[in-house]
Amino acid sequence: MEQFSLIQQLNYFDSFAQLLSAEEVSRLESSSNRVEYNRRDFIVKQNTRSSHIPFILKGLVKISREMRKDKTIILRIEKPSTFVGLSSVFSNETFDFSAIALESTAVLFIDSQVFRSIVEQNSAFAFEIIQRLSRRNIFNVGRLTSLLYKQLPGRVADIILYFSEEIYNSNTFSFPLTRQELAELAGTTKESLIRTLSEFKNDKIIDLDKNVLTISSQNIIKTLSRLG
Amino acid sequence: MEQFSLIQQLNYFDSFAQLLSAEEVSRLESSSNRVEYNRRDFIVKQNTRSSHIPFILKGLVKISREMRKDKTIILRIEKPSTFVGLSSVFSNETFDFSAIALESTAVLFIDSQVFRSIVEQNSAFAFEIIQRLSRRNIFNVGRLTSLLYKQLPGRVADIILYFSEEIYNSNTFSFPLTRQELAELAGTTKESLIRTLSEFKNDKIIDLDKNVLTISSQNIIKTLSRLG
DNA sequence: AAAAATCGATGATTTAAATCATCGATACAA
DNA sequence: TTGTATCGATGATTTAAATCATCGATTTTT
Repeated sequence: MEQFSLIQQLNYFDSFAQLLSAEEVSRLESSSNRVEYNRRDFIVKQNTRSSHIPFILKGLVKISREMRKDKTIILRIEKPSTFVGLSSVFSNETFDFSAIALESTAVLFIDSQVFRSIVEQNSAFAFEIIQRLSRRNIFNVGRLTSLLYKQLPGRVADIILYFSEEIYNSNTFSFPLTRQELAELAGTTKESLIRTLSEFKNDKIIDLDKNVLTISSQNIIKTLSRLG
Repeated sequence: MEQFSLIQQLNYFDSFAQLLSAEEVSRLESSSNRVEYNRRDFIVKQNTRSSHIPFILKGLVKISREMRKDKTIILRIEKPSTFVGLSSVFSNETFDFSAIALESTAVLFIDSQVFRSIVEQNSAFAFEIIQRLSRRNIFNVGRLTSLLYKQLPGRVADIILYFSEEIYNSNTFSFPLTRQELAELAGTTKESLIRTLSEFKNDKIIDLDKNVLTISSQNIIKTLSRLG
């Protein structure tokens, strides 16, 4: 495995390394370890102890909750430069979600206690964490309340826009998820998700070939998303 | 209006005042104002600027989102000693919810910039805020995902347990909400909510007279909540 | 004090989406 | 390499809950 110093890794992906002192960096460094994952590997398993907090260095990760046997909700897709499960580390002792690699992914696991102690003594870093927690919370509430009141076409339009605008910044992209997983992201069933995508395709709102989707009418997609 | 010093108010309701220095307390004090509300008064209106952050001193407050004309979701009920809208203050410029008094309520409005600057310089206080944000985030995700996958009886059982265990700590309590509002909390319609409560009553799971509810079978309510 | 709006309640009807069933094509495991 | 499971897709059927309608009782507004 390649060797990177922690500060190199952090600098490469992030701006917050400069919030940390050399002493803090070395404490983080000596309590962290880098792990590589392949598609479908579990990075975090729901209900395990949050003794380490994952920081995504590279790759794409789905965050999901198994509500019961045969009922999973995908909360969001995480990109590099994110701490996964900040809330859990600061309030629970366990992770209330699973994190699963969607592609070749590198993760830095940071000891929770060391992480917390640095947050506790470094208020600039704490402020950065507060902002991340706040944005995440607003995203979660926004997305989940949308799932609650919108009906299917609006929810499917939402996930198309999510990948287009927030994950890939492109009108054409390849879904990193199966239809089953897309359904779990849109809060519906595989069959309903497939049907809705087919309707969008028939109506020439999108073009879809296997996993490659192209938005043909941004306008209509946005309207569907807005009207719910 | 009664006069309290800020530190008196904070000490009375909370433990975190001791995290603040005398200088910080006086800065907070000189940038805050206390306001009293009656039932149904707006404390915060959705989409207004988050220039001040409300801290509940007394009373009960519903936090709701108007998703569109005729579709409102009640996110939670807040009790004294809570900051309302922390996430908004640290990431948005506006509140993405409304806060409405459910009873006679007192609120301390703290200037957001002063509040942020104290968080930025006082890491112990920042840590307290992080923990509050984390707990709130976990609560939000837990509740909203429950609404997403449980069906009606489970969701109604949930709100009964919410009032019983988290708001009133009693098996008997009086709903501070109308049936319409209970529906908005359970993610359903007024009619469906009323029907479900009636069924619970017929099945002797609860006793209900006007707004006064008594849980007759904690067991069944918990089972309904668990199985969804 | 009268009028209008909301509230709680119940019954009838509609509807969106889940479930069930099937099937060929991949992908995965024994 | 052969069996087993998951995947994508489509059609038929069921169902939970929304919508619509009505109504008497309260509340709120004028």
